[in-house]
Amino acid sequence: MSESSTAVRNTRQRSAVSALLGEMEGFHSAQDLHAMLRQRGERVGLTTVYRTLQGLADAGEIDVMRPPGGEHLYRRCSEGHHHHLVCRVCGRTVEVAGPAVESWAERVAAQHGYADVSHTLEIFGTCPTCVR
Amino acid sequence: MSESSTAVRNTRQRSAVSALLGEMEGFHSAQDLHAMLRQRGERVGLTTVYRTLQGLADAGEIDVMRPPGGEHLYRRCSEGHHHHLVCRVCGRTVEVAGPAVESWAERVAAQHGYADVSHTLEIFGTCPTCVR
DNA sequence: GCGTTTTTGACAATCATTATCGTTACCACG
DNA sequence: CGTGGTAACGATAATGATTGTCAAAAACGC
Repeated sequence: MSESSTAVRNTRQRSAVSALLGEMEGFHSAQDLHAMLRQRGERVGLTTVYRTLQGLADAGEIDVMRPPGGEHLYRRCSEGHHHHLVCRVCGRTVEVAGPAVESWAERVAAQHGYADVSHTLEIFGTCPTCVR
Repeated sequence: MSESSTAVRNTRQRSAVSALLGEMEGFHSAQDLHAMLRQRGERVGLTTVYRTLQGLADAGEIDVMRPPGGEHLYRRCSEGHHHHLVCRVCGRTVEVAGPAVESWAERVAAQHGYADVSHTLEIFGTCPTCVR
């Protein structure tokens, strides 16, 4: 144990999860994704799906949303930082970018001496269709 | 049933929770608050604490934060809409107002035709003390 | 191939929150 | 000042997503 080799290994399961996310539109829960993988015949454990999603989220490759309902939703997202505008009725989601918000958050945090800043922002509303 | 009697009754328990929140600084979980009430000798059920907090939150009288840890935290907040800058190490919290963000969110939502807009925003960072 | 180390995965455990439902107590009205 | 209807309470059980466990399997460097 001389070196702390943080060797991340390439496994079939990891590829499967990653590939699935690449094909999916919209947000899905870990359990959803797990069910889809099984339907495809991929043999992946639920535990592994959770672990993989966490890893991808930490690496910034996927997006996590935590709706008030309580279930975590994952989605492969476009590169860079952005936020979501979610319909509270049908769940339709729009990706929105807010450079102004980013810099505002940075500035506010800096004013209070906070470092290493991140933030989460979700906008909820009723979409045109559901508004009728 | 001529009237929609949304009669909210005044109960000892509701007052107790409300009063406790009035004296507390910072965020506390429902279970925390419940434990404190018991220490004071107030006899309030955990279920009731949850219900009361939900009610107060719906009424906008208290503030709910959902940290990644998963536990909901409640706090009596100043009137009006605001957000929080939270130290991810020690939990120290600063209330921040962002009128620009409010209007930005409204505008973005309107552009996509979304109505009845609300949003959640939390800023995380490491506070000056913990940065050291 | 071989050994080492990560990763997997079935299952159990955790734990905050919610549902249940009989009981209690608030409050308007007479 | 009673009383009836109804909202609120509260002990307990249920829920359900997520995390821990640990033996077995798979990757990768050599």
